[in-house]
Amino acid sequence: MESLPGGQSRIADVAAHAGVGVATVSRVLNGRGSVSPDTRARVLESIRVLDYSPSSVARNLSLRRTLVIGVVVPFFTSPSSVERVRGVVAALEGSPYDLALFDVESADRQRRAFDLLGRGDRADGLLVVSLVPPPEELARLGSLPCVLVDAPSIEVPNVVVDDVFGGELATRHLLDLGHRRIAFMGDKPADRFRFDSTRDRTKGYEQALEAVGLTPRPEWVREGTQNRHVARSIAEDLLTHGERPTAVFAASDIQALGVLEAARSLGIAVPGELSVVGFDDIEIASYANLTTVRQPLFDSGRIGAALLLQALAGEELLTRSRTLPLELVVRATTAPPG
Amino acid sequence: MESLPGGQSRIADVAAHAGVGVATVSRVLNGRGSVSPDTRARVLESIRVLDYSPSSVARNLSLRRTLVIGVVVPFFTSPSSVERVRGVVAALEGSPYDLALFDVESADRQRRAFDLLGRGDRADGLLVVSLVPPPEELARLGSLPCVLVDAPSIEVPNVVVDDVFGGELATRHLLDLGHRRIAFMGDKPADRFRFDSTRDRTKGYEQALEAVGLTPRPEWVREGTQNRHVARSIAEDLLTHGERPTAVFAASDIQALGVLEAARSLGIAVPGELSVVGFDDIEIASYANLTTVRQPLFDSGRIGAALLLQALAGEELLTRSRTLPLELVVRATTAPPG
DNA sequence: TTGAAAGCGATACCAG
DNA sequence: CTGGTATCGCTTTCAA
Repeated sequence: MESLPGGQSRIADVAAHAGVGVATVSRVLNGRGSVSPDTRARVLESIRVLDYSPSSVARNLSLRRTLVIGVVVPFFTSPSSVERVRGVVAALEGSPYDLALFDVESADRQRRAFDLLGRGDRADGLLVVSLVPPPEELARLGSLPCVLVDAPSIEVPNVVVDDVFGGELATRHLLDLGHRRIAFMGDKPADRFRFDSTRDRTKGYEQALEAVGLTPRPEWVREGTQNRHVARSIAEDLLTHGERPTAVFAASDIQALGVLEAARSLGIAVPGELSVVGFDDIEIASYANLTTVRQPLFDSGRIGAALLLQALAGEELLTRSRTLPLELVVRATTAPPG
Repeated sequence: MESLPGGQSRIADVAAHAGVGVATVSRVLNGRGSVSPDTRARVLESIRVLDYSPSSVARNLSLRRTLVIGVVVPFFTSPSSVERVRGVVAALEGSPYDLALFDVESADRQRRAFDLLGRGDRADGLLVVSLVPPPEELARLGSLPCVLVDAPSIEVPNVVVDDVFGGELATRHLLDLGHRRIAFMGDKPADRFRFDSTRDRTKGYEQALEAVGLTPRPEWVREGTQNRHVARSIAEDLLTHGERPTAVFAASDIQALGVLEAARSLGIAVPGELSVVGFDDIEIASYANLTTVRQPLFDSGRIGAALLLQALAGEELLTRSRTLPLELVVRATTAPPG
């Protein structure tokens, strides 16, 4: 017998042991075709005895599928991506699919990931998080099912939030409190293909201001990165040069924390002298008592993965684009202007 | 020609197109064996024309390897696991290996993951993070190369820190500042197989106290979970019942944040009336100005992955266990007792 | 209900 | 140098 310690047993071993053909073993394994109860029992017994379990690689080659879902994500960037991936993991639980993680910090890594995955035999489906794949990469994907999480698209199914609305939500909250000198801190125009949610949030900010007859002041619209320290130094500049705003709306919680740090270091009281609103509602936000616009990070991943599973199951996706709700969470960093 | 849109081209297509045998194509593909410059050029041209790229599944079956590394990690638990995974991702960059992520919140999920991976044909190697696989699961792994990150073992290569020393480091810092009433907040005895770093940190805490002739007081040694809110309520209890400690050493930054929250809500000044030390030095720690014991989270993943790659390359691992350094980072949450 | 045999798409040995 | 062919382990016709 080949199946002694060291050598995994193969389907042929089981067949031999049970005195049947491999086809029969395959049938009981997959529940397809019919097998007499008697034979089935014998096969199952052999499987047990030989401690057999099928090779997924061989099965994949034969079935032409991999049973893995590729997740492409700028992993390092932010806590919010991680939270989204968590949602994906949760959705995949119970499905037969494994998750292969592709981090794509650089445009180069991104190209490589799409190269690899595009071939369609590393993964059966693709989940792209917070990234807008350029058309040519999308094209290379061929018929590989793909869903975008936190990135819009007219061709590819996606799950998003209404960032314009989110920007309005935050800004209106500050306006309602009586603020009129409201600054905005967003990201730089996205590096290559990262999804640029900032632009829409800026638009929401501007619309809200204009709705009450205010004109956005360029010197109060700043661009940083999703990095607390960068945000902090930009905020320090913002708060010490020119007329000081009474409130800041930051395009992410991370940046909002940077603003809070800046205020702290400058001895500016929050929310007494300065109100701050963030975006995302990541875990730390509640620790910092940050007023913020909550978006369903975990759910975005969960729903994206569910859509992909649906597509993988051959179902037609009725909803090409799913928009998740936003919600203002008022905590302790906003108050009427001093 | 078969290679028109829709059908991927196979090695046989390339061979036919170039007028050579498949073996030759395989040779130029893998750089093994020798091929005349002329033939090589023709083959490469055909590859280009047909936009061919090899099927990794087929290759895997043939080579009997998957080119994926399985990472088993209690992903949801804490930011520190995430940071470790980041290190792994970084180390895998440039290697031919992909990363398959297996989250194992429940013991059930864990069993499933080891079942799947143990077969040895979902992954070529295993990285287990912050988990001590029970012996029987380890046994099932057979000859699958495996490295433990943040978990000790005498059988399996692993990368760890000296938690006892870490506990001492934190506690000695408080003692040096003049504190004598020092409390400790750790985790519950680990659920099933999660690695229990708390126990060692507690030991370090106790040793440091005893070294200066103090006896640890049971009512000042509390157990919570890696959850800020739980830690907070435990801390509130700790700080309002019985004699109040002048300092708290928490077994993780997350828990330290919970303690800070509790102090804040009780109107206890930090570090004026209460000093707090954490453990890990996760990103938020610097925001909160938390004094903490820094451990190389990212590097633990990076080094663990490097060890695994080494093993995968057939090199003998000289160091079975690699201990990473700890460092006290003094920030603003510790001061001499009021 | 069952078994033999033809793929799936590579790699690598063995001749030539 | 190069081509034919067995092999990897499973699924799935096609006959019996």
